[in-house]
Amino acid sequence: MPIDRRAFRDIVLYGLFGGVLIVLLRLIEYRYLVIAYSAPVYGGLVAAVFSAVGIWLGLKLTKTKTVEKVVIQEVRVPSHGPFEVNASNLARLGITPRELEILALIAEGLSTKEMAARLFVSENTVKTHSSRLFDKLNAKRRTQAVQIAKDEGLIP
Amino acid sequence: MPIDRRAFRDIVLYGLFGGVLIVLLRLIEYRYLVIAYSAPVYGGLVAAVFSAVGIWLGLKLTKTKTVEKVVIQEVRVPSHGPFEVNASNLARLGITPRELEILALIAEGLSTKEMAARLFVSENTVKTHSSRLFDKLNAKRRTQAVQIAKDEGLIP
DNA sequence: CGCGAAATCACCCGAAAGCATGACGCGCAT
DNA sequence: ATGCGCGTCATGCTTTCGGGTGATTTCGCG
Repeated sequence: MPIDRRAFRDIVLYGLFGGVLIVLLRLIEYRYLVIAYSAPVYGGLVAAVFSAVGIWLGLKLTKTKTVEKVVIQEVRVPSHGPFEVNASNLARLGITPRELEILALIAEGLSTKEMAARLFVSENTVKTHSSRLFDKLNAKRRTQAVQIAKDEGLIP
Repeated sequence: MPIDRRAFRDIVLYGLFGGVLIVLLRLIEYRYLVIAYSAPVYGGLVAAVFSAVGIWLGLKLTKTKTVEKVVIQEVRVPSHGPFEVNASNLARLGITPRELEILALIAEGLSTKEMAARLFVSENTVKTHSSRLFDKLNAKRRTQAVQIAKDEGLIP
């Protein structure tokens, strides 16, 4: 729980304010109202004032923290949108860039022929890529590969 | 910003402690150390003590709030999980409950044979269901059906 | 009661997908 | 320069998918 500059400033001001207040009360007591009121009354007064300031300080600190938290939340939500492949899982499974490309196209619902056309390669090439992909993902079907890849964070 | 019972108790204790401290200082000053030290020194002492307590109070309140916030964040993430089918899209496409079931199994990567085994029906039945499903989803392949169904909010 | 929607099952057939295997070229690091 | 990873392509073969068509049963609704 780090104390930032603003909180520090508030605390210093709080202390100075308290000192000034005490001095003020002393002066008043000594010069104009000697023996007029008992010490406990002054003590209670000072305590009340400080309690008020303490509450204010506490709330202020709390409010500041809350704002920071909210900001963090706001930042987090959009970070959920843009998708990023899980590079570590990708490396762990030994999936090559081309295979990942095939995987994405499979997830989009394209057929072997369509993928071949889009990537300007032969259907056989697409087939070998997907075969190796299934091996690495330990999948037996396209649909299963998609499901597993989703779990592994390889596709959105 | 509600103040709970514990915070209220802390504040009261804080006030009482302040009062006692002030009274104590007064007594010391009046009885044993009269004029020994100037008023500002006592003021500073009291201010310092109260500052410390104020900081403690503030941090305590802050800590409580922080915990609440963290809990809220933790709760939010899993709240993204519970999935609900888009009933309107389901009705619009005229997809029957059984077909939706098949759709879910397809998305899980099961083969026709596996689906038949799990649902205790013949493979042919699964095939007819999926055929009708593809018609309604305007899909030509399982993978495409999954992709479309995801867009329509029929599956997570 | 009859009608229609939903679910079930069957058979056939062509297309697509998947498996196994081998091969070639390219770049990169040992 | 030799081996290795990657991408590319091919051939043959088996399995799975998907389309088409038809049939039966069950159930609710008018």
